[in-house]
Amino acid sequence: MTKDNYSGKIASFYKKYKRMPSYAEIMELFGYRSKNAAFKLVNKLVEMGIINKDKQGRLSPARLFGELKVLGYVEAGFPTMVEEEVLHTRNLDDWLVASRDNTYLLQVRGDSMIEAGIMNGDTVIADRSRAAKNGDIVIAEVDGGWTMKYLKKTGNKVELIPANKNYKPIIPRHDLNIAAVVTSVIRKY
Amino acid sequence: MTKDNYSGKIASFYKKYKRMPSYAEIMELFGYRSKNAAFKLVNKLVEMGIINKDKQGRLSPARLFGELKVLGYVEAGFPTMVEEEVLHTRNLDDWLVASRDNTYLLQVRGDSMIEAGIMNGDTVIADRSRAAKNGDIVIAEVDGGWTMKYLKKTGNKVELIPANKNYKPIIPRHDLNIAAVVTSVIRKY
DNA sequence: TTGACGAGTGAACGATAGTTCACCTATAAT
DNA sequence: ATTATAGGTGAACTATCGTTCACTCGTCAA
Repeated sequence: MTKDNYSGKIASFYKKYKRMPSYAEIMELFGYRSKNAAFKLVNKLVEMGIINKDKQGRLSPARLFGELKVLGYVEAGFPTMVEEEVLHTRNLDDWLVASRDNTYLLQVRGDSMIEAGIMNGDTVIADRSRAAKNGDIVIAEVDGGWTMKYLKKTGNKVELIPANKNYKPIIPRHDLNIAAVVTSVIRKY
Repeated sequence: MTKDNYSGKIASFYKKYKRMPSYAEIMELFGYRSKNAAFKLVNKLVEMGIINKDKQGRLSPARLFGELKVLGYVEAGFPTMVEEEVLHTRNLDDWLVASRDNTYLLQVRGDSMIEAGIMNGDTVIADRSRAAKNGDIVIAEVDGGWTMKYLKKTGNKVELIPANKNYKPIIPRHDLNIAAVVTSVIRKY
């Protein structure tokens, strides 16, 4: 069995149960009949830097489980099997989500932001707790309807600017309620 | 202290250590002097559906910790404080990553895919294990250089098509090595 | 052939886990 | 004034945790 299979089974467990298995559970996972076999396996994975063990022996995933390998630019291509060329790793959640309780996913309908690279069907990550600055893309309620646009602040004037020349800027007549700031855009194929 | 503060401290612990705190640790976290106080708090959070407890009492995060609330379309706007309107929740990792070991992040340079909504500076998620189909966006090595383009297969002919009318399709002269299929695009502001 | 070594078995250990019980307040309702 | 009730204390219990030790069995190199 390869190294990937070893950590793979544990990674699957962690993904499923959102916690590390106990030694007894690792035993079952690999078909061992001795807890010690699991113990030795874990120590090996700790040495490899895949798993962390605190002073009291509690386990936690180190790298790898929630982290993706970040390569350079597209032009640089893919690394060889030697993984020396991996720049670093990154956890999607930590990277994209600042304040979990105030973060929402919204699906985009329409093409009013197409020139900003936001297309129909894309998903945006919106943070409700962030203050909207000039130039931010915001989710706003304006005169009764909800929309996503660039926010333009000039002095005490506020406008909502689409990123599509077929649409006109919106100048709020009555109310403007900025509910959230778009922090990321995700497109899944 | 509000409900959010309660689960918030535990969520922070989980984010930091990638495991749930023990009752002794929860005790310290909240300044209790009795494990039982922590025990009762946890039971309340279990009732609220924030934490899961298995048959042997081990804790794991239920909702909330790794999951984001998914709302409807942008036009539907933000839910009121009543959270009935949340469609469902979604874990970014589970959603975007199929096979972790074969998944890489790459940064995009250039504008050759701009009409596909992929801009300079975007990050793409690329899956190395996925078979490239006609119409997929792929990371490929062609005649010595790396590039990201649409893959067009017609019969036994293969072309790489940019999404920018200023660029010409690439017809591989010698080698074409398709290293990975782009499964997602992420733009972070 | 021998010896070193890695990998698994099986039993034991103390420490810590989650849990329970009895008790003690405050605060709010009757 | 009296009674519930929610939230905290403190001490106990047992099961399980991570760990250690002694042993066995192949495999590969010397």
